[in-house]
Amino acid sequence: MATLNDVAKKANVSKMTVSRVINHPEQVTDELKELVYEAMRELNYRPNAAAKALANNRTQIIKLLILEEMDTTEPYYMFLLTGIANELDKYAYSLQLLTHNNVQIGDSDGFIVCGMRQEDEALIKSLDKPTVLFGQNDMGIDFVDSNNEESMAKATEYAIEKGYEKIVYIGIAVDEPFARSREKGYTTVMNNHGKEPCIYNLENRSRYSAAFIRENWDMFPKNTLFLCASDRLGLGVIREIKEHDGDIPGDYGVIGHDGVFLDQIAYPNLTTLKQSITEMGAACARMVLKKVNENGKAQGDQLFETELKLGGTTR
Amino acid sequence: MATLNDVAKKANVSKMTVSRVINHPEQVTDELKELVYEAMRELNYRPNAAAKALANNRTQIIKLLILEEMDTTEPYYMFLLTGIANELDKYAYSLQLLTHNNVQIGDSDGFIVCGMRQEDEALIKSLDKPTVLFGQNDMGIDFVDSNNEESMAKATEYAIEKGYEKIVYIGIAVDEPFARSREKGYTTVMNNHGKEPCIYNLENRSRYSAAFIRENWDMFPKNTLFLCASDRLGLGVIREIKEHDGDIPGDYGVIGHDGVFLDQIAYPNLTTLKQSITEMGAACARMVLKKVNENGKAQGDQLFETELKLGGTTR
DNA sequence: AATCGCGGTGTTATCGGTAACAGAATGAAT
DNA sequence: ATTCATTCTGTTACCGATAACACCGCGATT
Repeated sequence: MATLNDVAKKANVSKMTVSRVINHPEQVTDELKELVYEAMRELNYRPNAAAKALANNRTQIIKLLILEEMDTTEPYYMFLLTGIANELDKYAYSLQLLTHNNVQIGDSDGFIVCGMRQEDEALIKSLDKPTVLFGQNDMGIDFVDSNNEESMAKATEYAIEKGYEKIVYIGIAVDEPFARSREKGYTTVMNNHGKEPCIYNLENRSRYSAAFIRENWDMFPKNTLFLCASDRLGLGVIREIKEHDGDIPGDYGVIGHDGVFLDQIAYPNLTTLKQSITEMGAACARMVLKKVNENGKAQGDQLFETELKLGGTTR
Repeated sequence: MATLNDVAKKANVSKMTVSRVINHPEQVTDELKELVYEAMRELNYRPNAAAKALANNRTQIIKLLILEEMDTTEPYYMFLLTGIANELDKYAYSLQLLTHNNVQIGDSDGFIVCGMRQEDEALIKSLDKPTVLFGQNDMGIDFVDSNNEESMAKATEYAIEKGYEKIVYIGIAVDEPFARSREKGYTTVMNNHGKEPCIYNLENRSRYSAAFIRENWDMFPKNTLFLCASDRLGLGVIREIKEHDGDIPGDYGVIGHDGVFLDQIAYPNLTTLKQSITEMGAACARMVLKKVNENGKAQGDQLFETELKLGGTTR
């Protein structure tokens, strides 16, 4: 592998000049820069991350802290991971995964945290490196998330537009900002249209939403749409409507949320609000690296729109 | 952060002795070792991975190459990843993810490759670092996998034991060793019991297995069990049996394979062959690190047993 | 008693980068 | 012409670890 030194010799300059071309190009004349770029190209120079890390007193490592239990977890993490990993790669950064099983928080330049709940606040605050959350929060920590409120508002509008008379919201029974935002998006639009919100919150498992539908089937006349805060809940609803031989999407509509994997497993395919998971992962990575380079300066929030992805569960 | 030097001073020895205690403890007297361990403990010494990497001309990075397309991918990758990551962590190694979108194969000490197909052989062989596959292969590359043949044999035995008369094998239509092994496990046991194997291979998507059942419903009398090479296929089968108001598990049984996530999504929960994904991930990590330390020496294969996890789709 | 061998420890140079400082060249100001 | 400021480039030391070598003291060998 070619080193800085090799490039320097080839370009007839000192190592330092090459280093400057890479890190502070404005301090080098255009003439030399050209020579150096040329030499780098010819030698196919790739910086040595370890050396860079050592010299900068960095680790070139970002740790991803996953606070949820894996098995209760939605399958979107792989997309998040690839988004993060690919972005980090560009800056010669590595990713390290931390899960509940592996709490040992070694050294890193920064953290990305996901699956956070209120009770994890102390843990997060104890991290002594730049940190970015995946998932909205009201603790004032920089985050990346879908625009949950807007997302559900959009879906509610769509359901109304499609002529479903009754629109039932099935939320996730946790007291977290994302859940409140989704509910709020629904409520706001319902109120705007002079319709009565109808909200139930359940644990996020398909068997609970199925059981809920079963036990309350009489409450749901034809022309009802179930707006679910997750595809998982949506799956259970579909399953149980089918048990009652309900007609989807004619008499009953279902809209889920997340748009990763599960919506395609459903039959008919679930209409869902698809999140841009990979892009959000990349955004997390960019944000945490920026924060690292700016000595931990706050970066604010970044919200991504969801896409209403039509399946066979809505008219 | 405490360094080697700090530890050395505290223990009144040279850096080199401390380094030896870590890497070649047999070269140091017990007396000094004690002193050094003591000092390390007191200072909470953690080796600096970057410095180590630089001195050893290593990267302390293992790359994970995922050759499958993410969206067609089973959701078990997260478990694999955590298994790998946690194990690598123990040796101050980082993980880097490579996907189709990010083919740029930078520097690393070794590779773990998964989702490999025959046509990827050239790519694998071109990797110039110790490589381990997740997934059996007959190209002579070291691998870790479930014991696919034994797994299906076990399931077939179980189905017979439970008194299902007809046992239909629904495989994945790819010409890969893992698929052949699974089929072979089924065939062997069927033959041993003097039963006629009955095999169909489909693309690995629930809609195809559902369609298959629909189109051939007449071929499947009561008391039939469908042994599926994946939970995905199993899901489709269940769905379609329910469409025909078939009684699961009374008249029809279904067994899937993989045991990650999907089996729990199914209703009733799918009886499946659960793979020890996390453990296999750790095994991949150990194997590739061993290979790195032994200059690429072949490590052979490592097979893991699956666990027959009973759900509601078998008697 | 002088020499040899050897286990155990310290010294030096090195891995590939970077910051801080030193020094050379240029043009402007006196 | 001399001085000074400015811009650019090179030199040096260092980040934290390790391999290779040098060295020291000891018992065994002659």
